[in-house]
Amino acid sequence: MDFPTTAAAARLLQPELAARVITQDALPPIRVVAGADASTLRFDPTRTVHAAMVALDAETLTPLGEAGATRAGGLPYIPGLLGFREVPPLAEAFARLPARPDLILVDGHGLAHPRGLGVACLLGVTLDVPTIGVAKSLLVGSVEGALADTAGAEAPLVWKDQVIGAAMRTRRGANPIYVSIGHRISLRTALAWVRALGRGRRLPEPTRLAHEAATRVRLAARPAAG
DNA sequence: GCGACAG
DNA sequence: ATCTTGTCGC
Repeated sequence: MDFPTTAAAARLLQPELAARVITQDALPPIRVVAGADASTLRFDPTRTVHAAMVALDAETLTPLGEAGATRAGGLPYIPGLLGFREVPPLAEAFARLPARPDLILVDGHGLAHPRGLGVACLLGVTLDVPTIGVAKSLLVGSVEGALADTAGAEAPLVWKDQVIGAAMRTRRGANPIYVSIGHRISLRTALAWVRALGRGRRLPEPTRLAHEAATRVRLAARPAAG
């Protein structure tokens, strides 16, 4: 798939891409999971994005390998269009990954997006791989009811009378993370996997490691300025 | 028109 | 997203 070069083109493409998202379980046995994230410079006129994916054993969470990719000249950060900025380099990193993941946890939202096409959805339909969106803050919607300050607590994330995801407190005393469907998975199954891939820290292991890997990719690409 | 706004 | 030491709390 070729990606749009302008924000206007990206917006025009969103409806048909969103229509391709599969919101039910259509996954293989999960043996290898991966985390996906990107790192950028705070102010960067060249709009360079450093992406990384880390593969790990789904059961032991042992890292199996990682890959990175850097791309300049894409879209700037625009709320709602994040996927079009990060997926191109992420797809490149995916192609270089030494192990093929059966499921990918993406840093950012999936279906919890104004047009149902968060970065996790776009990566999923692009690669045709099951994905889950794991975000650290809200883009749209609000948490229904109270979220207990207990590890494991969950509450529905609702927007326009629709459940678009869930807030999950992965650690007592920490802000929740927001889980939503990316592609080829149900919300229930997604929540079960995020829980299973946690290590007592706020972020699940795949996403946490991917964040560190993406930072390393950025520093390695540009040691002087970052 | 105004405010909100993943990373 | 990134810039950063010390500090508060379990």
